[in-house]
Amino acid sequence: MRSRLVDAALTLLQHQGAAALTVRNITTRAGCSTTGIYTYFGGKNGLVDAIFSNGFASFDQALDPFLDEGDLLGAGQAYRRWALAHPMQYMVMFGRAVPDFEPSDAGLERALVSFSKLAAGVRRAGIGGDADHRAHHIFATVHGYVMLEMAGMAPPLSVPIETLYLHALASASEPIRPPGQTVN
Amino acid sequence: MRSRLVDAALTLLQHQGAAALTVRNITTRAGCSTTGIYTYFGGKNGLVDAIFSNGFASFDQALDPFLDEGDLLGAGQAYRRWALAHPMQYMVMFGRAVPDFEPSDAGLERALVSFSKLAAGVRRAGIGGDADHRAHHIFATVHGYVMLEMAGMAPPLSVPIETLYLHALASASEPIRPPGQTVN
DNA sequence: AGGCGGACGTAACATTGTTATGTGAGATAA
DNA sequence: TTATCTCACATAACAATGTTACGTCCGCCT
Repeated sequence: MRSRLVDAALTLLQHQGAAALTVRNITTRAGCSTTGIYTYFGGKNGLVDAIFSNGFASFDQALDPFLDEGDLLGAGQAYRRWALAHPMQYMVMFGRAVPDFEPSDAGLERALVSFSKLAAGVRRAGIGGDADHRAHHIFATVHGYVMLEMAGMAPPLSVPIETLYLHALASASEPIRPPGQTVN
Repeated sequence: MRSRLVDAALTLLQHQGAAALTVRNITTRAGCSTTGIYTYFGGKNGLVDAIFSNGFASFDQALDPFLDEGDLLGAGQAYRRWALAHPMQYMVMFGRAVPDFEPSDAGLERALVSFSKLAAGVRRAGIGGDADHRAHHIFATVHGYVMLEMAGMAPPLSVPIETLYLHALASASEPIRPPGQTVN
């Protein structure tokens, strides 16, 4: 039953958006009454929190193969691919798409796990410099690009966004070279 | 009266967050009945849309002095400063902080004006390469950094975020140098 | 003076998340 | 076997939300 509720919420989220994610919609689709959400998740927040943690798990599953080998470019592409394939879930995780939802402490810890995996991947890539700083930079860049693309804020460009994304990714994950500091 | 409603909504947003932005709260604070929002803005969406456009105007006002001189570093710092000074408004503009709010076509056009000003600044900076691509890259980077910082997702760092932000900003706005492609 | 249109308030409406209350089935102990 | 207890579940209600129908009154134009 617990999984039926999560599944119903996920399909509802993916097909009809966050606005359709109401307690009544979810429960009727799952085949139970509104109280089901409260007995199993303690409320709507709990269910969304499950989706939140779930998202990071699926996320890691997509990125781990690349990060385990220190392949930052591959990981970055997998990041974008996952986000574009699960836009609603991505917005729940990073964009506060569900009104009044705040991730629990457990959910936030789960998110930190994903970040530390990225930092470990950066360390494994042997790029030099502070791995945490680099991970932060890569994350910010990638997140910024994906967010803008998902928001439809891509300006008129003569080149597919994917190309720009790859350039930015390459710049952000290039090894340090002491004197010359150039980009692009 | 129109401005009284906007002011009430803005102070409410800044002091109590987006959750307190209810029609009844706004109107009682502005000293009128709930219908006031409908006669002047056609609904809550209209009011939030006014805040949205308002935000981009204030935003431009902060960045224009720098962009007019092609000072990308100054503009980037002004960007972050404005965002940290108006976090709630920034989230309304870029983060879908208000439930069920979608910017109108006019609002989106207003946002595009801000972006084209950025592109013009990049062109004025004489950095080389495609100005639109560069503007997109700078915007994505800056937005990613600010978003992460506002979400409290800054990992434990040995250096103040501001320093990292400046490095990223410098990398993103450096002029092209043909052969060697390095970063940091 | 006579309308007349628009700003405004009151009260209601549908929909949201949440909770109080009841019910019934399955397990447990005497 | 029977009494009791616990837990999952439904029904119905609750407060709060955005929105709208309706009535009223003030100011302007002919």
